[in-house]
Amino acid sequence: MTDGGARWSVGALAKASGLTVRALHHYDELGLLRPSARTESGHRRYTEADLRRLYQIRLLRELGIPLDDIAELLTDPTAVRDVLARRLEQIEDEQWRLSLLGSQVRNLMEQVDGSWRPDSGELLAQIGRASVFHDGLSREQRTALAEQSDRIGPDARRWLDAEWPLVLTRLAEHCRAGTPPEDPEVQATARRLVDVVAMFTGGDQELVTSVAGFFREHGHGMLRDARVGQPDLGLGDELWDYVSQVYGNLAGN
Amino acid sequence: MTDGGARWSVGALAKASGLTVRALHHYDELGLLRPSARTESGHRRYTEADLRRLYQIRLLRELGIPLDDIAELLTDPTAVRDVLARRLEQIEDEQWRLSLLGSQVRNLMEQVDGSWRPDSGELLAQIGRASVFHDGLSREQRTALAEQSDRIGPDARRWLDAEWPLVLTRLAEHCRAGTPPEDPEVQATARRLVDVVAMFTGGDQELVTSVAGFFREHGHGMLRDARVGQPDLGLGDELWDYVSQVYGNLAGN
DNA sequence: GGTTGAACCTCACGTAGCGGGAGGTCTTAC
DNA sequence: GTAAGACCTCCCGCTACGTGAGGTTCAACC
Repeated sequence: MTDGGARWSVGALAKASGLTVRALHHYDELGLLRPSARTESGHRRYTEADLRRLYQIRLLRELGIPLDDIAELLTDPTAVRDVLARRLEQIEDEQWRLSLLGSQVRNLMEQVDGSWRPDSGELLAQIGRASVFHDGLSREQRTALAEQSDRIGPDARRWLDAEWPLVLTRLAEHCRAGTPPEDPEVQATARRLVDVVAMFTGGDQELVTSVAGFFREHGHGMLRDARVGQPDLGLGDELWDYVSQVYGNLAGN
Repeated sequence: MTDGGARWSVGALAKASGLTVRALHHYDELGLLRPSARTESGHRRYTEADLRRLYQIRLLRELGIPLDDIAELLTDPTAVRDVLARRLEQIEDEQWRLSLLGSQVRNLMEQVDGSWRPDSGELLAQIGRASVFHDGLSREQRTALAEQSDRIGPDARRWLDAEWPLVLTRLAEHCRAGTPPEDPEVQATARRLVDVVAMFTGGDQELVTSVAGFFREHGHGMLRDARVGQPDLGLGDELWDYVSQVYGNLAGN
């Protein structure tokens, strides 16, 4: 008995554990679960200790813990708590992400169902363009946006998605053309922008700041002027300053 | 203007969309978003129509829809609803899975915190061995098991995880040894099994049937006798029949 | 018109956890 | 003795890109 009682074949172990033979091969390659012995011809022979270890692995795998972490955890059992705690945090993150995703998908379905003009392609493009902003936001801010989106309902969403690029494009054009900020047309457009922002953020001032900041940094080329050979005006600092001035003028009235 | 106004570079498009240049290369390879033109030297040039398409892609990607489906969906816009509906279903599945996972992890942490004997390694092995059964169950049944597990609390869980293999092993030994089903020792062991099953399933008869069925089909080698060179007794049909007889005797008393 | 730094190009490998198949050997039961 | 199963070792495939490596090309500045 120099093999330490290594008497289980891969197939048997696979059946006992509910895993596949291929998975056991994989664990062997990784060094996560090496059979305690091999027959002369190379067949794997596992012991009961191996089986025990496999049950541990299997459990942790089911909980979604990566194999690397499992390996680590099995050599240092005091780490179990930490790994589990980390995993729990991850799970909660995922849950949050999914619930947000769910409401987004539901909203989108609603939009698609209710609209024939603009067609669904245009609709997707509009919403997609808007969704670029979400990139820079925190969990809470995203949640806030989603709630606001729920609050205003599908019709307002549709209006909003179509309205903001128009408004911003018009302002960008005025900026490029050098129209002075106190021009009445510009002022009227700015008021439209105020409406858009209010509708979008629900009046949350922090949110306004965040979105605006993101716009300023990443909005380059978001509208129509990042084309090759054109100066990159887009929504960069120039437009930003321009809008700031227009706003100053609005407030002054 | 034979290029149809193809004037955006990859970099500009990347910035406008919030994606990376590499992602755009990837979409190009896949044929999901081909630049409408190339310069003589091979640089990609995109049109505004391309940008529009990119916004659509980006949105759908954010919702977790695979690129293949997006490609399909963009050639046939009537499929949008279906794809979204499928995705929503998926999301709900995931949510269910995650909430189950969360409670499992929480339970496990509780166990680990509260137990020093048996050590956490042994604990994991025990729970892992038990978790093999979950494989054959439906969503509802898993939920039911999880609820029952919550209900009985950590101490009972610990007892249960240690108890069932002992009981079943003992019954398997008697089965192999040919002890008659009406033997008092066997009967006593069977009563322990009844307790275990009741505690595990909470008395849900359908659940009992399901778990038992799974046991019968996949329990081979689950205990100690699938070793190479030994007859595969384990929890196969013989043990099954034996236990049935024992139960019959129990009921008869 | 030359130079330089940014942007661009095309490979091509890496990721996590196996699935699945090819092509060959071993074992075991009849 | 032989045939079926179980086993072996490669090795490619999957998702959606990230991350270089090694080499053009572009746009601007002197």
